[in-house]
Formats: sequence, structure tokens, C-alpha cells
Amino acid sequence: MSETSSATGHTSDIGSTRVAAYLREAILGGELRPGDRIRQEEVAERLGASRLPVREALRMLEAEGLTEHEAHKGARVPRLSPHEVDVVYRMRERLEPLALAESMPQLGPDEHARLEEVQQRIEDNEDLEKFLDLDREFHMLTYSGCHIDPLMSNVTRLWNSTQHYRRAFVALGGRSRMWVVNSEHRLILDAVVRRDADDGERFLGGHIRRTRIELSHHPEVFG
Amino acid sequence: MSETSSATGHTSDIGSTRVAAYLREAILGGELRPGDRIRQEEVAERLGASRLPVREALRMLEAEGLTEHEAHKGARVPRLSPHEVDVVYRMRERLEPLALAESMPQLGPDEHARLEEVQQRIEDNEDLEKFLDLDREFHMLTYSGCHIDPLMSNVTRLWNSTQHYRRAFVALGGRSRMWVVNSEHRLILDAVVRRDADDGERFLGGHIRRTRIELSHHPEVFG
DNA sequence: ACTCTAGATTTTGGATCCAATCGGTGTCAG
DNA sequence: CTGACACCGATTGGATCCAAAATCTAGAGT
Repeated sequence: MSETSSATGHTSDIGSTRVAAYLREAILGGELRPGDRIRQEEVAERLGASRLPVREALRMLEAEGLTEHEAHKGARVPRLSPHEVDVVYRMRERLEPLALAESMPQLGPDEHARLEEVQQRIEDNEDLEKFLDLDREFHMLTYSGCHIDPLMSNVTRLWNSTQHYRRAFVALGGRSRMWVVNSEHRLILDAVVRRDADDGERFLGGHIRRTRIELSHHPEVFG
Repeated sequence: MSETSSATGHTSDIGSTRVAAYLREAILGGELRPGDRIRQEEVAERLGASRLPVREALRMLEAEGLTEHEAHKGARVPRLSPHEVDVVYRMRERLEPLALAESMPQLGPDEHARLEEVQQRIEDNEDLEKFLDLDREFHMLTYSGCHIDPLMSNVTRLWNSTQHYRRAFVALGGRSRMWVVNSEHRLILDAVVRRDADDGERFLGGHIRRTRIELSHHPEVFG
């Protein structure tokens, strides 16, 4: 962690953005878990900033679905109920095929090659945390041709808010389910290369749907 | 009325919330239009507050899809391209039926009566701005049994970000299209009362879809 | 021993002041 | 006359201090 393009501080590398990046890493990386409280002063001191950019950062993260606020009670990492996670997956099931359909016509040979490479890395990978990153990269890459901000930010929110439960899920599932994931990814990748939007939507929807159903059979994820 | 509730529920009467409510009204009411810049100091002075709660409010509104930020360039009301609006409607087409399906089982006679009353008010109404509020109230009421925050806040965002274009659309369409809206609302209302989720999803999807298609035939809305 | 209340501590919300950055304008060189 | 550059006003970002609210703790009363 703690990368964040420090040396060549180019563009809008303002403090609140750096604080947001730090907290984002901490939440998505699992160091901050659902229900954990985030104290402004603690973060401010740790990053050598004042509380103000921390407040701004927390608002940004709220917009990304990574934190929630209550009046004078501060910020927390949202804890989702099993049913809420189920509905979030149903939302993904409906929204992401749309993003894929918007994206596919814009993707060229470069993106196709990059997708193939990422999928290969997923299949060669053994590490759990790495899988979470690579899987996300794969899907986001398939959406990278979709430049509709309201859609992409929503998709990002949905991934963000369920990241912790996805980690818990693959952690207990192990690699027994891996081959299913990979075969589904291959189907999606093939549809993308063929530019068959209908197949892409269908396979992607099935991919998310299967994950949702399997997740619903494992309530221990929500311990 | 319509108070928007912001779906994220972190409301009190603290300053930033009041500022947010003021700006929200201004944007949804049409006084601030897409592309307009919002200067912190101006708002602060007008409301007798300092710039800090204004900054917080702008972040909240950003989370609701009502403003957008750029590094040192300040806040603006987002301007959506025709294609972006089209995609937002496609998103609504997929998400809102889900919200309705989640909500319907929770709605009782009280909500049904209130829905009937609001729909009647829509049919009796003549005013344009009133229609926007009532229409929103009708749909939000049908979703009021859905307590999944990630879903409801997304739906709210989608309505927020297209409010201006909806106004421009009904403004030029006039009452010629009114009877279609009302008959579709009646179909939805009937499905809700019968607790037929499948019919509800179908009619609602069609309602939004028809609006999207008609909107796509009127590019002058985006003048 | 238990509960309810009141004060103390902690934490968030807000105001003011200062620093950094952006936009526009005017000037000078070609 | 035109374009580039530099300066200046305007505007946003950040730090510190103070006020308000919530939580925690300790004590008194039953």
C-alpha cells in the first residue's frame, strides 16, 4: 500500500484525494472491515494532515459506497445484511450487462489482448488477495469502453460495497469453484472478441447470477 | 415538498444538511441548471453560514448525483449528453422494476390508498412543476417498501440527474402525452394492489422504456 | 447489587484565517 | 495584428481554534 504517485505529484494530487486513496486502500484491502468506525483525528494524525481533508475524503468515499455517515456519530464502514448483499448482486446482474453492451463496440485489439492476458494471470494465480484484484481488473477492463459516468460510478459502488463479502466468500470456497469462474470468464471474453453483445450480456448475467446464488447458500460469509 | 430524503438517511438539522437541502431544491426546482457553476462563498453568504458547511453540502450532493467536482475549479451542475440520458433511462428500466419487486410485498392498504390519492391528484393537476413532484412522489411511493439502501440511493441518483431533462420534456410535450402516463400509472397501481410482482415489473419497465424512446425522438430537449 | 442521572471526556460540526491554484487581462515581442 | 507570457484578482483547498453533540464514567439513590 501507500503508493499513490507521490514523487511526481502531478495533476490534482490535493490532500483530500490522497487521504481518500489511503482509506480506500484500507477498506478494499480488508484492513478496515464492515462496522469499523473511522475517527477523523486518528486518520489525520497518521497521514500528517488536518481533520478537514479527512472530512472531505470521507464524503468522497461515501459517494463511492465505501463509508456511511450519521449526524454527530461519525463515519463507519457499512455493514450489509445477507439480503442487502443479495439485492446488490441482483443490481449488478441487471446493470453490468448494460455496461458491457455499451463498452463492447469501443473495445479494440489492444483491449482484447489485455483481457486475454489478465484472464491468463487469473488462471495462473494462486493467491487469494491477488484473485480479488485480478477479477475486478478483468471485469472493469470489459467495461472500459463504457464512458457513461452515471453507469460506471454505480457499478464501482456495487463492487466496493460488496468487496468484503466477496473476499470472505472466495476465502472459504477455495479453488473448487475456480474452474467455473474461469470457464465463465472465457465465455465472456470470447463474446467480447466476437463483439456479440447479446452473448456477452447473457454470459455476464449468468456469471453474476451464479455467484449470487452460491453466495446465498453460504450464510457463514456474514458471520 | 418531496424533500428527497437523500436515501442515505444521515439527516439532522445541522448546517451542512440545511445548505444541501437548499441547493437540492434549487437544482431540482430548475433554478440551477446543468452547466451552472456553484460558488461556495456566494451560497455561504446567502444562507448566512461559512464556506465549510457549503463544501460539505456540495460533497453530499455529489453523492446524490446533483453536482460534480473538479480539482480547483469548483462545483457544477452536471450536464448530460443525450446518449448519457438515454443510458440513465436504460438503467432505470432495469433497476426500478427490481426496487418495485422488493417493495410490493411490504405495501399495505395505507400505502395503496395513498398511491390512489396521489395518482388522482396527478390526473386532476394542470401545473407543470407540480406534475414533476407528483410523478416522482407516485413512483417513490411504490418503492417505499424497499429498504435496501444501495438500491434506493441509486434510484434517487438516477431521478436526480435527469430531473432537468424530464422537465424540459414534459414542458414541450404538454398534455398530449398525459393520458398515456396516467394509463400506465393505473396499470402499475393495479399490479401493486394485486401484489402481482411480475405485472408490476413489466408495466413499470414499459413505462420507463416508452419515456426513453419518446425522449430520444425529441433532441430539442437538450438544446 | 442495580439503575438512573449528571458531569467529564471524546469526537464531530463550524468559523476564521492563510496558502495554493485557476482565469482573465494587459503588455511586449515578432 | 497576433500570439505568448506574466501578473493580478477571484476562488478553492487546508490549518487552527472554538462550539455543540454524543458517549463514557462515576456516583447517588433505591
